[in-house]
Amino acid sequence: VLNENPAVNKKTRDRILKIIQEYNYKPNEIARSLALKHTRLLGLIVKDISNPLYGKISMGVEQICNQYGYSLIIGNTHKDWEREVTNIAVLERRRVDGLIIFPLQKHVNTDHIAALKKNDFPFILLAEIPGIKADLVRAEDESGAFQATTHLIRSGCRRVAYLKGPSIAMASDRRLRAYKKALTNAGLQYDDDYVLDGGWRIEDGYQAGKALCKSHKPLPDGIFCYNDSVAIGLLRALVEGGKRIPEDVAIVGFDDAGMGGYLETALTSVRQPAVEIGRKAAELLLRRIKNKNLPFKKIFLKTELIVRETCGAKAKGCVPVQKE
Amino acid sequence: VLNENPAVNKKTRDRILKIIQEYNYKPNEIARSLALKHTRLLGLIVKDISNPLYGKISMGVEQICNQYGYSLIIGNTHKDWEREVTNIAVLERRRVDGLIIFPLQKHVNTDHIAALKKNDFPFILLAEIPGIKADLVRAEDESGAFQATTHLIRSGCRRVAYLKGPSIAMASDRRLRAYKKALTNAGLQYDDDYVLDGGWRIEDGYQAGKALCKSHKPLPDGIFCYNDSVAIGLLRALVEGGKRIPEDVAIVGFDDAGMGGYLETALTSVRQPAVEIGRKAAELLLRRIKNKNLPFKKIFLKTELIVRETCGAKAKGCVPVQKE
DNA sequence: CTGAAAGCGCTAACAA
DNA sequence: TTGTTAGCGCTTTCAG
Repeated sequence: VLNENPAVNKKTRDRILKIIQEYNYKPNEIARSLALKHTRLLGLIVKDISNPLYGKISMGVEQICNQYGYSLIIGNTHKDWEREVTNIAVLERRRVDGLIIFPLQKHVNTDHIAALKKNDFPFILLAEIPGIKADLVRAEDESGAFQATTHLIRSGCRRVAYLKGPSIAMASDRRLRAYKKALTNAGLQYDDDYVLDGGWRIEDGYQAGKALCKSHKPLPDGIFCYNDSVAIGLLRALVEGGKRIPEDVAIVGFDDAGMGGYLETALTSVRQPAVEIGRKAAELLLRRIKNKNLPFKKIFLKTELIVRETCGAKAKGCVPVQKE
Repeated sequence: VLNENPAVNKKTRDRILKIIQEYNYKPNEIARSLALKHTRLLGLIVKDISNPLYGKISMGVEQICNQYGYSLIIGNTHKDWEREVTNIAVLERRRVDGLIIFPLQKHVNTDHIAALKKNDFPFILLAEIPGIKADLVRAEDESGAFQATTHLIRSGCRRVAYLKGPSIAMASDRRLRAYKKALTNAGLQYDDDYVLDGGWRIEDGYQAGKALCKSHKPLPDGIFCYNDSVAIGLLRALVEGGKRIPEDVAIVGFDDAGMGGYLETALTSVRQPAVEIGRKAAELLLRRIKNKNLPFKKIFLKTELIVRETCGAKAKGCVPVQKE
């Protein structure tokens, strides 16, 4: 009756429905899951849900979950390997039907996720792991990074720097390569000293800015940042150091998931289609759950340069470069 | 063996452990839950996890969950009543052991949560619901709001406004009352026109700021805001309108969960102990799960005024008011 | 079309 | 100390 079997006639149907009402019956999904051998539960493993990028990704996943009657359980790893391992183990024992994982990527033991693969457990990666072939969805950040630094150059910057992300993030390496390429492309000299140590948190960017202000090296006149958080921290430190943004130094961030657009000097940034990443990942996972033998699929989503004020382009009438 | 029963001797124990290894056995939590009649799952219902305040609260809940071997499943309601109802229903059917709910509060049917109570289902509220007695933990925002507006007045503001939150939020009403009280206390005239329509999102604050710039009424010289998001949107709109912060208008926000401290003009704000709220709520819920007959408990956590730059106090050497 | 019975993987109570 | 069995609430299969 509950499962809308068409082979029950209206009379009994109504009768049962009334009894259900009367006794305030709530079907037990646990027992159902046990019998059915699936839970309609998905797991999402991210570093930190309070990062707006992951927040938006999770919204996308949630949308698809709602649509297909799945529930979502989120695990934060806080960039900690142990937690990644235990989080995955816990979700596996709880018999989630599949996992979406934003993994730690470099200098790290990845046996736990290799095991997932060996056991044919359905999962989607949100970032590549060296040596592991699996479904993947991520933003095509190379072109975004290229666009961003080229845009900085076109806006008149001659000493453009890159503020690095965390060392375990392959995305930071990719963006660094794209940054170099854009420099070369524009006939500018690459200079190691202009690759700045950063991180992923606002505080990391702030520290980088402080260091910059103290340095004797000529200040960069343009900085492309690993993400918006470090960009915002950097901006604040530079302002504290008496620099004017964008006149003294232009800044562009990455992600455009937070509130950068509402800063006093609105942040120019490369937008990642975060919600869409979440949606695509969830859809791909659902497909993988249905059919474990599908060939692996890699989905790359386009990024978009959102020109605002920190790059100084508006003032100078510069048009953003369209594509690599 | 798995459950660490002390009554099995080391030999068999080791033997079993080896077999477990060999077969790569993973205990099925679903079956376990069915037999045990509990799931060690908690549910958290919030409006929008990408709001940093809820992000931090969820981190607190997560901490306690980890500590006690629980998992957490989060449901976003997006301020939508239907979603609140269905989210709660879904989690109930999945047999979570308990729920932490940040509910819609006013002008809204609350039968679903009254039913929870009637069925003795363990849950904790993160905001009062009129007519429902239940466990509760929230920040003591009256005193925070009082402190904030008093601080504005002490910093020299004479036309201080309140930028309202969403109409369904009782917290906004409380803060409005505290604001009025602070005005009266300081011998200032309360003026309806200085209670501004806002909301909870950055965009709401931005709109309010735009409206303010167009108004013929004398601009307030100080604005106490429902939360940091609206404060940031407001600040941006005011800056766009050519106002100087804090010289023309001073601003103080509420929550201090996001990156307000890193704005070019760092945001003065009333800090809510968000992580602690999450922790306390989870602990209280666990206690409630263990014993359904405990008397209801209401926990109020202290707020703290974090003085930075948007209130203009630092410049004027003003010391924040300590307590109500 | 409806009712009865077996089984999903575990725990708890009991017997050996 | 160990092995056996009933039962958690559902789905599925198979008779009526």
